[in-house]
Amino acid sequence: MSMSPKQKVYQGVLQEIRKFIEVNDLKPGDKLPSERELSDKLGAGRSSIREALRAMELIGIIETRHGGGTFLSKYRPYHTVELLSTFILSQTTKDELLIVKELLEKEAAKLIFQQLDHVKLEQLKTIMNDSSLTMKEQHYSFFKYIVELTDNQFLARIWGLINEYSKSFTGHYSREFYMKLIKLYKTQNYPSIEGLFNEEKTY
Amino acid sequence: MSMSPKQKVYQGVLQEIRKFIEVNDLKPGDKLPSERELSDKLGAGRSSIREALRAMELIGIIETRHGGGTFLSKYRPYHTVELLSTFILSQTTKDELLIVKELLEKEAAKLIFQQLDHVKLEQLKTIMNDSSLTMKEQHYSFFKYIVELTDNQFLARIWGLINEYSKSFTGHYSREFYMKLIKLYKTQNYPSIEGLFNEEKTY
DNA sequence: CGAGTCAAAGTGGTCTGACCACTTAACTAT
DNA sequence: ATAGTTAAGTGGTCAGACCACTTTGACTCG
Repeated sequence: MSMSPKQKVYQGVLQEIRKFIEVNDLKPGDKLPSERELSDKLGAGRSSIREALRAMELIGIIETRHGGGTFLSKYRPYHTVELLSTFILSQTTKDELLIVKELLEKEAAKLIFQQLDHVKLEQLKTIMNDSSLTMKEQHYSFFKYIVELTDNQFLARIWGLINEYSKSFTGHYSREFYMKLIKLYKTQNYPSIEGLFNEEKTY
Repeated sequence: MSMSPKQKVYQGVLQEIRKFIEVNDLKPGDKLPSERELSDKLGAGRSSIREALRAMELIGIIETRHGGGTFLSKYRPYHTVELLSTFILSQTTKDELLIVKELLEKEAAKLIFQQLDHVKLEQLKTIMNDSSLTMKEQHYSFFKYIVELTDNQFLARIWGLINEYSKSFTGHYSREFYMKLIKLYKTQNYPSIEGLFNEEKTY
């Protein structure tokens, strides 16, 4: 008649640690009790404590320093994305990957539309006029700049991971494409951006 | 003579398991070796094996059955991420996650445009007519179906992970939105999909 | 012969205790 | 006071022991 589901110990520990952080109002940089102390206070084995801490570390809530202790850290969800990526990137086809990469670039290009000013547009032009770069490198630099401008670390991390993995088979658009995009930015023609991407083929 | 940096054991185990999955071409549903066997073959303590498995479980790669074994899983909504991501998530991070989530949903909706047939459209309608679901749940089911139809593992996984993170604060569109989208599918009106998403607000 | 029963083996879940590696802080010697 | 050394604290890892649960297969019993 135990209505309580067979919850694992480490999940209970997770709850307790969370409560501890809230009660003591710990902020990033603050230190958590040691594993042994937690084990003692929470009445759980140290291995269970560690499983809970490991989960928190992977999610990016805490940071452990060997010999130092465990500390609250600034929240970075993309840690989990990285872990996930190591498993699925290798079993993902090139086509699937490139589809996601291109849609991220397209959406990033649209996200930054409103904040673009003269200086930033010039920066984009400069990249495309840098004859020391190959087309591939220009493409990378061009969109790296755009993705960073979105000020969305999460999006940037995913795009970066895909890039690292697909470095060998990733392509680029036609030279005119980039110039057209800059022109659309200049003329404040937001609706046409979508079409520009859709009509473009990668090389 | 591996000059490899002080990498933790469980991280090496993760690599090995990943390789094992690749070499043996394991698919969702297949069974992984037991913890003791892995400990033996990889020359690592069982606790380290467990830390690696726990990490994989956290991101939904595997599923463990007490007394049964460890299995590769397809989609394994796991509550740990949700549990931990709710109380320390900054508004900035929440916003970033939602932006990426929504753009993935939009692009997924466009990717499946060509392959939609009567049966699939009916399925989408059925979801929206299921009055036993809340709007939030309808939204989730609606786009879960769409994302799966893209047949893009990578996209599906990322979307699934973001969902775990944002489950507590994610929203939905207006009821008319979903019906309008279905109508656009029916009338083969691809160009208007983009606009439909852009004009919509989340609740 | 077939179906149901049940004991044994296998597997994940957890705890304990022991080392090791590294960091920090206190202490000493100069 | 400063630098160097030492001891204590802490995370990292391993081994072994139980426990709880599932699966398997041999063994009944009909």
